[in-house]
This record gives sequence, C-alpha cells and structure tokens, in this order.
Amino acid sequence: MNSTHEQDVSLKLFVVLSRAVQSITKRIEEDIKRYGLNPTEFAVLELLFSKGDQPIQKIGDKILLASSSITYVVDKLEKKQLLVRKPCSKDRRVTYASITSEGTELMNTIFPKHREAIQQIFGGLDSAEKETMIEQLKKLGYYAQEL
Amino acid sequence: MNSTHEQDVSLKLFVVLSRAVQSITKRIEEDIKRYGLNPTEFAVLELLFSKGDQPIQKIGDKILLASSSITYVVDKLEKKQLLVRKPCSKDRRVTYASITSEGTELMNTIFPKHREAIQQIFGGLDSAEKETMIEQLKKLGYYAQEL
DNA sequence: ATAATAAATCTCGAATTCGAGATAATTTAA
DNA sequence: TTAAATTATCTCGAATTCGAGATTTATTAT
Repeated sequence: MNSTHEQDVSLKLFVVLSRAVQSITKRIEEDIKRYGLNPTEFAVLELLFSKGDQPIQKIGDKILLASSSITYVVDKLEKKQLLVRKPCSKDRRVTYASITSEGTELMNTIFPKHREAIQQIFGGLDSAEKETMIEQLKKLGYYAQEL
Repeated sequence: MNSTHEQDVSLKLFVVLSRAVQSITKRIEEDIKRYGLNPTEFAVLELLFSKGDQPIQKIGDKILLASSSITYVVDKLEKKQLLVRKPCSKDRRVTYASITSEGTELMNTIFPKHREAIQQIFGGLDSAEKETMIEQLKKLGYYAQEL
C-alpha cells in the first residue's frame, strides 16, 4: 500500500486530469465568450435562469465564489442589464439577484447552443463511458472534499 | 445521436468534472501553500528541478502560461532566490531559468511530501480505477484539444 | 430591553493572469 | 548586405479572484 508505484499512478492521474481539464475549459470558455460573457457571468446567469431569484450569498455558495467576487460579477451583469438587484422585504440584509427579460431572452438563445457545444467538446467518450466517468469522478471528488 | 438525453449526460459530466476538479485543486493548493509557494511557482520549480535549466519561453510552453505571466513568476522565484536567470551565450535573445541550490534543496524536501499529499487526495479510487480513468481522460482531453 | 453574536453585503487592496505592444537579437529573403 | 520577418523577453494596463475588514440588519442570550 502507498508504494512509489502507487504514488506514480496518482501523480500521473493528476497530470492527465489537469491537462484534460485545461483543454476542455479552454473550449468551453471559447464557447461562452461568443455570447459576450465570461464563465463566471454565465454560471450566475444560468443559475438565476434555471433556479429563479437567488439571494446574492446563495449564488456564492452554489458556484463557489467569495462574496466579494459575487458582488463584482453581479455588478457587471447588472450593468449589462441581464439581472437586477431586488431588496428582500422580509430580511433587509438580503438582496436578491433576479434575471431580467433581456437576460432570459439571452439565455433562451444561448443555452441550447451551449449544450450543443458541450456535447461536442465531450465527444471523446460515448454515453456509457461518460456515465462511468461521472461515477468515478463523484467518488474522487467526494473523497477529496472530505479530507 | 446527439439526443437531448445525450446532451444531459455530457452536461452532467461537465458539472461533475468541474466539482471534482475544484475539490482536488483546493487540496493540492493547500498542500503547496504549506511550502510557501503558489501552484504556478511550484510548477516552474518542479520543471527546472526535473528537467534542468530551461529558456524562459519553454517554461511557458510546458506549463501553458503566457510569456508575460512567466516573467512575473520567474521574477518572484528569483527574488526568493530559488532560481536565477542566466543569459544564453549562443543566442542573446534567450535567458535561461536555472534552479539554485536553495531551490534544489527545497524541492528535495517538499517533493516527496507533495507526492504523498497527491496520493492521499486521490485516495477515492484504487490503482486499477485510476489507470482506467487516466485512459479515459486522455481520450477526452485529446479530443477536446483537436477541436 | 440590552448586549453580544451572527449573517448578508459591500469596500478595498493584493495577487495572478492575460493580451497588446515595445525592445532587442536573430534569421530569412531580395 | 540590407531590409523584412521572426523570435525571446519584458512592460504595462485590464480583468478576475481573494481575504480582511466595515456596515447594516437580525437573532440570541442575559
């Protein structure tokens, strides 16, 4: 257990994982950039689009971003008029981010294209292989998270 | 082919991959931070440690960083006296980055620990599963790179 | 009811990365 | 052999993210 060889395998997996993710990320960023958004903006907008209005802090929890970064991204999306801030009447500490009709319209246009792009980018594996990898990645991810 | 369901599987894989990588990356960054380095600095130092002196531009090619970013990281490592710049006598445009004895000493100390940490972090899978995932990730990565 | 604690958002400055363009050296072509 | 194109490195400013701490509001404990 934990021989040099096992360490080599883990190191190799780390390297291969990093490289693969770098290639994939690059493609996905190219796709998103076509829509005039960066990945973080897209993630926020997608969240509001699919899950409805969210307290600003919840956004940070879901897409794993510091509160100060969320403020920055929400500011940018608000300037682009893709979302608006709405104060919460029940708790005045809370501000909701709410996608606008322009935002919804944009997402209706680009989300299908984005799905298509991801389908393309992940074309290196067939469906069954993807399902297997999903399970293995979950195991890996949960384990690393618990450490 | 390319049904909604297949797109769902790809999207799911993307989400799970992103999450897993985020957890893993966080752990690895914690590990590297313990040594007083950030991931990029570590990558540069590891390259020089294992492959010897490198022209500054080659470093950028290998760890996929823009030339301006390399200048920044090499500056930092030079200030920490972990590497030195050495002009190339054959081609005066070229500057080599060369790990110092302090840098070598540091890497001799921390590299085994780093291997151990990665072994830990990737403990969610056994060796055979890792080998399989390496093959699948290569397929995914090459495919995405070629697009 | 008051004080202490917690929670949500924001401000600010630092760190990191990038892209565009500057500079200097080398190679290629006319 | 000049001129043009290429190559290596660096400078500079913009974009993005973070962490620490400030502010405001809500909750909990005394």
